[in-house]
Formats: sequence, structure tokens, C-alpha cells
Amino acid sequence: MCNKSPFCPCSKVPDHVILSGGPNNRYWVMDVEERPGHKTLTMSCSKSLHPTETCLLKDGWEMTPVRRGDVVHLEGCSDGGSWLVDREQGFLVLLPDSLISGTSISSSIRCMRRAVLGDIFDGGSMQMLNGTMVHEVFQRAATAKDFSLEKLSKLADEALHGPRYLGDMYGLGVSQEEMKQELHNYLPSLQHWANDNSRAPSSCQDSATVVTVTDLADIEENVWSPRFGLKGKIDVTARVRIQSPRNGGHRIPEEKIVPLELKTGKESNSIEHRSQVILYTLMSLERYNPETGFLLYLKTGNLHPVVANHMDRRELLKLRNTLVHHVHNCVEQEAERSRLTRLPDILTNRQTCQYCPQKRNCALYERAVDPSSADVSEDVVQDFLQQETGHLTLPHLNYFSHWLLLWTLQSIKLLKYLTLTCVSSEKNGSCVGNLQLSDPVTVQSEGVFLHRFQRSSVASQQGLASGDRIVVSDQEGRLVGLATGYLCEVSRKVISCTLDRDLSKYSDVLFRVDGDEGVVGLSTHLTNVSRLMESCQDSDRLRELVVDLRSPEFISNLSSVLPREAKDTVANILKGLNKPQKQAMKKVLLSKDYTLIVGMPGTGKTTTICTLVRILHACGFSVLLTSYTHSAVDNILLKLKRFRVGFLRLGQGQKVHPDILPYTEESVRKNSCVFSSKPFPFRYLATTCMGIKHPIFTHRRFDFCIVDEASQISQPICLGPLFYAKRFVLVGDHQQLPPIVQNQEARSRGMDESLFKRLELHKEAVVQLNVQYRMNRQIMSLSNSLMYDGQLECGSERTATALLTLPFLLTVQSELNSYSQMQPQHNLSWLQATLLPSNPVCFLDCSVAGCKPSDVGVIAPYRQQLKRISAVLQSSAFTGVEVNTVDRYQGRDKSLIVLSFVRSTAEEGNLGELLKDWRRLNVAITRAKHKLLMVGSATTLRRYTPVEKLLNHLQQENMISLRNYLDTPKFFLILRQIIL
DNA sequence: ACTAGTCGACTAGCA
Repeated sequence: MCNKSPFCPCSKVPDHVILSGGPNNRYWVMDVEERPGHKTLTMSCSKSLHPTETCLLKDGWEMTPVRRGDVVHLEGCSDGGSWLVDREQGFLVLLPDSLISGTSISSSIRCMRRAVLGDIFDGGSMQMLNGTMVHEVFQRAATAKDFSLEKLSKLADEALHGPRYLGDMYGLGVSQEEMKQELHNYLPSLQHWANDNSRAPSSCQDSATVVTVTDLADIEENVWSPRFGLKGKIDVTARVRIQSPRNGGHRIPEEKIVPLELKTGKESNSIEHRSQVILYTLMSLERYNPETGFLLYLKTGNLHPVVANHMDRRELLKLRNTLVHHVHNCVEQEAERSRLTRLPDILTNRQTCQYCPQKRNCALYERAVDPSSADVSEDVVQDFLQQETGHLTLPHLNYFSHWLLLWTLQSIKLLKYLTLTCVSSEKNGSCVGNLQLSDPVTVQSEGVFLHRFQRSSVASQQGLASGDRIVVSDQEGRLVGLATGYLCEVSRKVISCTLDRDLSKYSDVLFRVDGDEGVVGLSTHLTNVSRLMESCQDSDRLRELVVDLRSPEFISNLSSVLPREAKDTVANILKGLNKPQKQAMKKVLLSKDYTLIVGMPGTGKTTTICTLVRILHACGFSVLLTSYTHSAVDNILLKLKRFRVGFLRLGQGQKVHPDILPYTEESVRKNSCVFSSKPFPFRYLATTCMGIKHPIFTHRRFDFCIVDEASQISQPICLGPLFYAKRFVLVGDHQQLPPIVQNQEARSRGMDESLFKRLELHKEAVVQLNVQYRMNRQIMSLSNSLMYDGQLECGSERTATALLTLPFLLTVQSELNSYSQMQPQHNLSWLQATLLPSNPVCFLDCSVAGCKPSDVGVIAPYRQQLKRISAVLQSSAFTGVEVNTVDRYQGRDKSLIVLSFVRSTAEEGNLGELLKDWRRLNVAITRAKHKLLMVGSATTLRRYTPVEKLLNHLQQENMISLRNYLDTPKFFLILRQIIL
């Protein structure tokens, strides 16, 4: 019986799942049979699901939450296709391609719920800075092989003054001097340990084993183990000599490579610490097969050996399986609707929970996701829930669970699958294999190593491009995740990239490079929603506005906000603005909570924002300027930098516009020490919405926060910067594109509602910029009839009447005439009509000559179509013609736009979602300043309501029939011939 | 039924 569920064994194994037998086996679970005390899996390691094998789980393994449709990895041995995993032998690794970090697993020993929450929300406190810095000093001393006090103290100073931790210290409110004292406490014991380690005895009291560290093989080695589904970074990989009296009478020392885990805290030798080491030995099994790992407590310099037996590994892998199960099954179906699942139970151990960084999320989840359980829970739990969430109302809790569910739905597809065989993924194009290091590795800057690889086999095509994030592994899959970095250059023979580690010691290894899609920073966004629920002044206020939709308030008189001395300056600045723009400025100044500025197409949003910042500057207000994308932020800054408004741009240098680079943190710091001088000198800060993770924000508050393109940002992300300002201004246009949401259910349940749209119901907070300087009258009228109900106006007669200038029009027309006479079978009258500048809107029912290519833009809704069009336009005459999607054209314009609608389907064909969106169509038709050519099949397009409305608005003379030139690439071929 | 952009990762520590 097939219920069409993805877990149904008769449904197909999804394409992205890779199955295999052998040592790196991957089995697809087809059936799970449960009996008291044991569980039997029916499974197959072949995509055809034939032949099948079985696996018997017992002695506790039967509790593994494995289901039909899961992928599992098996360790141990099978007897003719039947596996046994029990107390003594075998391991089962559930969903092995989901790599779980060693620290997550060891933290789940005490509280599984916390470990799962840690996967959803950012946790952690800033109190860990000291630990991180001591680690850094140790690791750098080890790299330099110099543990003298002098060296250590120099390294400590470098860490204290280097850019990496300054921000953190600033955030913690710790001075460099305080931090220095803290750090220096550790230096003598580091030195002591290094001098002494030749005779550092193991602390195993029952044996006289002596362990000597002879050399450090690696520092911060990154290990991904798809065999055990583990990942981690090993502090130190050390060569040790182990002298054990049990090796008979001769004490032949044993040479081993082992992981060393450094601890700066108490010498607890706790189960958590030991578990971490056991997991590290397990994940490095394939690298150097260690049996033992070590804990090194830096405070005392003591070294504790941790020997892992089968039982320890077994129990830790069981924990891992439970954890991975919860992480993967966070959503369940109930009557065709998804909902969040229950988490592992609350611990309610007062001592443990008191310091838990997930305290609030733990309580929120319980109350918001499964409120019924709260009534029956014990008093301790009730008290805890009351304490953490007592200040919240039902709508608040609903808002939290709503966005938690939507984000989870959206992220389900993004689960990362590691592919083990290069061949299979090279087909998908996200991998290049058989690479050899061809040149010496060069150091570009600290921690950035430039590598060049030679490709031994020349692949026909690859999906990797320069700038992509990558992971480097060995070809066999033994050393997975050796380094990560960015691709610089890809050619048929050579690949160069910058990596976070120097791989020169692996000179004999054959490498592979995989594209790293990464798991997108889901946690940052949900942390914003969680933070909105916090009981504190900033969150309480924002929650009231965003969740309760309290009406925004305004003061009545400008004089109280406008300083007397600023009046003239402000009046001067205002001179350059039109009426609605002036109104917008006034509204913002009068606002006590927020203002929404609707910027219709071409109405000068950037100028308006730039002017707004200048006015706020003149009035002495501080401003945080953000948008979702780097380019949107820089767009405004490029305008703003002409005026004397000193701002700081936060963000990675690579992503920032070259002209804005002098304003970045890094450049500014070169001249002065920004963070040590308090108060923070910059009153104007610009960054992306995600940039608010920067430690500056732990202290800094602004008078205003401006968010550009706010109608394209999803609520959890848009909330981020708003925590840091007393008032905010959202700029956008909900009639243009909304946030993109892939998941159909998430979209239908409102995930594409931006904060801009949500708050728009408060009309008193809205100002509309409706005077536009982009489109001529005819083009504008399309959008007016489609979306704006006639509200959009031309800013000047010049704008309204501007036409395309085609200097060679006459020549081309006469050439066309003679061409038609010579080849009368080609009727080119359509082209003649299309070319006429006096015909600014043409729909070519399934030309353009002599104007500058950079004035021409080609737009299509689909990427695939763009690829084909670009291929046809591969001629020098077309270089400079920008071919792009509707989505990417938002916010910009061209003199002439050729818009291809692509679709031409038979009667019953599937329509697709993209063209059903009014807002996408609106953006597409409002990019052209002087002429808009649309190409498409009118018959097909009438099936899309928005396009139908557009077609109905077009006059007869706008419609030109292209009888013989039905498909678009062919149309462009003709276009090319004419232009050349 | 296919549109984009963001992001260092993992770990530090405590009870």
C-alpha cells in the first residue's frame, strides 16, 4: 500500500540521496519492525531497493529513533546480508551525512533539550572570551615552537591589541588592561607545561604510563567524519611517546598521533570533557587511528589520558543519533498541515538550568509550541515557565511559534548532504576532483593561504565559479573537510583558491574541491524573534509595535525636535526635494515610533534616504542605516559620501563597494584605535541587517534606524537592527517584490509578509513618494493601471515625454527596406513598427538599433531563459547589454528594456508561480525609462491574471504580431543581424 | 514547476 508519504518504502529514493555498500556504506531504511527488546530494519544500499538486507538492533540500540526513509550507516560486520548491532559489536549511525559537532553531543549528556535548542538558536555568552584567547596564545606558541614567557607575553599582547578580540572586549565592557591581567594568569602554566612535558606523567593512578609530547602535528585541525556523522576542530594533534610498563620487560616506547583537548577552566576531568576527547578520537579514526586522546588543563598544566572503550563510543553515538533525530524531525504533519514537534523534556535542575544560555528559548518553545502540556506539568516547570515567559500574552507566543515554524519549513530543504564519491557530484557540477597541489602555497594575509591545484582530468563543464565558497578534502574521502575557503580562478587545467589552512604538508595527496552551500544562518534570524520575546525595555517596546500592532505615535510640533541652529541648514537641504519627499522628512522628524516610506518605482528613494540622513545629521541625531544587501547599503553611502556626514561601514571588505572601503572598520582602525576610545565616535553606522552580530551593538543605541528595501526583507531579519534604535524608518514598496520563499506551505502561511507590509495598516505612519523621474508617460501608465490606481505621476514634462534616441534609425530603416525588397519572404514590418521611438510600449506577440548597449537591458523571469539569451547575444555588439532576472533588476532602470515573458504552453500546461505575482510583473514593466518592448505569447499569457490585465490595457497599435518568429532566442538572432 | 541574498565555523565556559 502506498500512502505517497516520502517515508513510504515503495516511493523512490530521492535523487540527492547517495547509497553505497562497503566500508562507507549508506543504507536506505525500508521498514522498521519493533518487538519488545529489539528492532529489525529492512534496508538496501542500492537505489533500486534491491536486494534488501536486515539489521537487528538490541541491548539498547532498539531505542534508536530510526524510521522508514532514513539513511543509516552501519559499522561492524554482516553475515550474508544480516547485520547485528548489540552491546558488544557494531554501531548504527543515523543520518550520517548530518555532521554533529563534538561539543553538541557532549552538551546533550546533561540536557538533550538544550543541545537541540542550540541547533535552532544562537546561544552562548560572551564570557567565553578568555578561553578563546588563551587557546589562541597556546596555539600560536605551539606553531612557533616557542613557549618562553617572553614569547607568550608577546603573543598575549598581540591578541589583546589585534582586531579580532577588540570588538569582543568592547562588547563585554572589559578594558584591555583587565583582559591582560586575566590572560597573563595563564602564561606561567603554559610555559611550565611546555618545559615540563618531557616528563609529564599521565594521571592514571593505576598505571605508571609516561606520556611525552614529542611534536605537534597540527593545530586546530578540522575534521569531518561522514562515517560517524561527526565533526569538530581538534585543538592540538600531537605526536606522543607512550611508555607503558605493561609492554613486557622491555619498555619499548610507542609512538602515536593523538588528539589533545585544551581546557582553560577548572580541572574537572568531567564526563563532558572526557566525552569530547572520545569523540575526537572516534572522528580521527581514519586519519591516524588513535586509541587514546588527552585532556590538557592549562591552569594546572596537567595532562589526563582518555582511553575510549566500545561502551563509551556506543553510548555517545546513541546520544548523537537521538540528537540528529530531533534536529531532523522538528516538523511533523497533522491533517496536511505542518507543525513543530515536541522537544526532549525540560530538565528543571535549578543548578544546571540557571546558567543555561537557552533558558528563554526552552520556556518559549514549551509555552508557544505545545501549550497544553504546561497545565499538567509539575510545579517546578510551571514556576520556570512563569519566570521566563510570564510577561508574554497569547499573541506574543503565537508570533514566536508562527515564525519558528515558517523558518523551519523553509530550512528543511537546505539540509546538507555530504557526497562521498566525487564522480556522482561532479555530474551535478558542484565538485572538482583529482587535483594536485602544483605550486608552493603562499600566505596572502594572516590565516589566508593561496593554493594552486592542477587538474589531472579535464572535465567538460563545472558548476563552480570564482568567488564560490568551497571545502577541500582528499579524493578518497579519508580526510574530509581539510580546509575551507573561496575559489579564485577556475580553468580547464588549474584551480586556485584561498584557504583557511596551509595544505602543503599533504603534498602527495590527491584532492577534491566541493562547493559549500553551507547551512544558512537560520539561527541568527530566529534569535531575533526570540529576542523580541525578552523581558526588557527594548524588546517590550518593539514587541508592542510589531506583534500587538500598537498605533505609532507622532508629536505635533516640529520645533521641539528641530534645534534652532539647525533650521537654516535643514531648510537648505529641503530645497532640492519635491512635495511628497518633503512630507516624508517631516513625518520622520515627528515620529515617536516609526515611519513607512512607500517609494514607488523611479521616485528617488535613494536620494530621499540620503537627504533624510543629512537632515537627521543636521539635527544632531545618530543613525543606523541598513538594508538586506551589501549593494543596497553601498548605493546610499555612495551618494552620502559627497556630503560631510562621517559614517562607519561595517562588513567584510570583499563585499563592500571599492569606493566605500575607506569607510570600513578595517580602514578606519588603521588610522586610530576605534574601540578603545569611549564613547564610540561614530554617530552614523551602516551595515546589512545581518551585520548586527557585530559586538558594537551590545552597547550602542541610535536615535533612528533606517531600513532600505524593507518590503523585500522577511520579518525576523528586518527586526534585527530595530532593537538598536529609538525610532525606525522602513523604506520600500509592497507593490514590488516581496521576500522570496521557496517552501509553498511557508509562503501560503504568510512567510512572504514583510514587516513593512505588516505595519502598513497604520495609514498614519505611511508617506507615499509618488512623483517619479524614470519612465515616460506611456510606460508609467501601464504600472498605474496595473498597480497604483493612477497615483503615480511624472516629476517633469521632460520625464513624461522622453523618448528613445536612435541616432542611426534612418540608416537602419533604409537597410530594412532594401532587405525586405530583396527577400520578400521575410516580412519585417513588425521590426519597422517596433523601432519607432514614438511607440514607447510595444508588445511583440509571438530592434533596437544604434543606441548604446549599456542603455539596453534584457529581462526575463527565468534564469534558464537568460542563459539562452546570453548565449545568442555573445557578440561584441552586445557587450554591455545587461541580461538579468526581474528580481535582480528591482531598484534599477535602463533607457530601453526588452522583456521576454518566455512562456508559451499548450492549453493545459502547468503555469508556474512566478508570473502569477502582480508585484513581479509590476517591477518588470517599470524598469524602462523610454521604451519597453515585451515579447511573449499573448494567448498563453492571458491565463495569468496580472498579465491579462496588462494586455487588456495595451492599445491595438501597441500589439505587433510575430507570426514566424515564435521563440525568443530566434527573435534575438534577428535582432543581432539587424544591429550588426 | 525554480525567483535571491545573507553568512566564518566551531568552540570557548559554567553548574
